[in-house]
Amino acid sequence: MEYSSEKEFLKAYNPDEYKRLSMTTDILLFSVSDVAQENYRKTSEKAMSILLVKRKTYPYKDKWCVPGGFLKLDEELEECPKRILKEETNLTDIYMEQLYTFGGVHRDPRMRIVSTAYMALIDKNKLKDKISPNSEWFNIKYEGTKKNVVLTLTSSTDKIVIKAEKELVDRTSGRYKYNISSNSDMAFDHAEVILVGLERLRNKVEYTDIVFNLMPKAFTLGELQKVYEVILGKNLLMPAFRRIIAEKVEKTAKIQGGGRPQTILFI
Amino acid sequence: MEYSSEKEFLKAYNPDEYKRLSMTTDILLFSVSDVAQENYRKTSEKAMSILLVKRKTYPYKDKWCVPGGFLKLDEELEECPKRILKEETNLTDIYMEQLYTFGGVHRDPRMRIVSTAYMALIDKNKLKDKISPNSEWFNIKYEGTKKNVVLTLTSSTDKIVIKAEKELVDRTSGRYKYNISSNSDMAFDHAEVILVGLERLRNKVEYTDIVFNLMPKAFTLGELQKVYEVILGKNLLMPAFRRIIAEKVEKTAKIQGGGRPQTILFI
DNA sequence: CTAATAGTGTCTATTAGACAGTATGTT
DNA sequence: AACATACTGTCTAATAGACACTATTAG
Repeated sequence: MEYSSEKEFLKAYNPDEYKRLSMTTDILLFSVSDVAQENYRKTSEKAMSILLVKRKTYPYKDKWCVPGGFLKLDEELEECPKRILKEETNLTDIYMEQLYTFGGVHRDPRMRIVSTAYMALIDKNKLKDKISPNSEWFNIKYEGTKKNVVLTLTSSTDKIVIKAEKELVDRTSGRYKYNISSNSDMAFDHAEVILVGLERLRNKVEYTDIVFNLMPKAFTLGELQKVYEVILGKNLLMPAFRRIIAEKVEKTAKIQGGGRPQTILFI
Repeated sequence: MEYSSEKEFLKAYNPDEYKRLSMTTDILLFSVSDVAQENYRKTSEKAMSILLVKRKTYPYKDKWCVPGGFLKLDEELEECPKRILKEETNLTDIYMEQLYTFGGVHRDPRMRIVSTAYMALIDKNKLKDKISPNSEWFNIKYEGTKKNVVLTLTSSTDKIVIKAEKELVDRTSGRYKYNISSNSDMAFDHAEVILVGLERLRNKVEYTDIVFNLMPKAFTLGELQKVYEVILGKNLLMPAFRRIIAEKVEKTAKIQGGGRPQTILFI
């Protein structure tokens, strides 16, 4: 059939001719936690943490998943994760970036659902209001070799262990795919989503300043370094770290007890 | 309603309860072209090029767009761009990576369509068979300042000029958004898609070896450098370039006319 | 005072930038 | 030979890594 104008065409267009699917967005909400420390004088150890939600309904009832929800038809794609974050944390103005779109045919047993994952970073201290009752923060322990990854997520009530094989997808770009070989209690393909998110976070930390989104308004250099170290999974030398970071923060005269007092910094 | 098992739940599940949408994938197929050169002795100048398709139907009839198509319900997300690439180039085994998912509410006038864009790199010499009749290669001229971008796409028959403002989305990560201020003849939001793709390409060139995907089996160091230069939009010093690239290629004894002969390299 | 922690100065190794020089072809 | 192009050696500047040293508190 021929149309004389775009207007004509659109008038006659029937969207129902095509089979359609549902979309969701999932959000990796990362933060840092202080890990219990025997020595009160030392800068407390840090750990990355992620917010997970316990599913109350089928599918994957009683399993843990990343917060997410269905995209509304009249909603911009980026508005969807923002809306969910608002519901979950009662905060707006959170650092957020699109991570990756997962579109496996059977990733959801109900029907075909494609999901765009977003990654968000937050300073936990901003959470005045309680987070939703069936969600919990899990501390992340990432142990990666060239070929394998073991991810251990620990909350106050539960513990999830995920094992995956890293498969090199492309030599020139060094891109990896994660094949989950063992997974206790994560719903959907969210174990993979988390692994992809952590990889992105590690990479971005090296060439951007996104770490500051995880920090409170005031913090010490030692704390900042600890956060870098826990994300990168290696120790950094203090002088080198200071050289690089010095120009990005503002030193203040304030000090804090311990051994020698630390300088407090502002972003 | 309560279900006693996941199996029970899925049996009773009706996907039609939710409003659904369509998904497409769009592919930025990049390659390099030799630019006409007055001096036959010099290594020929290079230009990035991109494959565009002229739309034969509404919407955006007679405008240019990036190749793409609807995702089938039983098709893995990554299979969709692969299928389209196969149709378009008759090649498999092309370098391809997911770029970004665009989900503006009104990006398609027909209905709500979310599209995941992929970026593919190809050596044009591999294209033995003719590409589809309504598609053409456009040479890319990218002129970017801190705040503005002018993109000029030129084929043998047409010329497209796109102007955009760069808007800083986030200070810590340095992420930008492109607001198209002027656009001749690009359909949908594909002007933005191309800008995002070029940005990704520029970034990835700096820390990966994806450029090799644009090169033929054998090429000279001068050619390789020219490709880097045209992607990065700046000239590189030969000694520094050689130092970095030397270990990634294999030198051969073969030479080629001109002034002093160039060494031919293999990947 | 000593022990414990935080922070700095400086030497060295590595990498990046610049440029003058050398090599090998065409005409 | 003269010229045009391709390639290399080497000096210098900038950056990253290592480690010994200094500073400031608690007890």
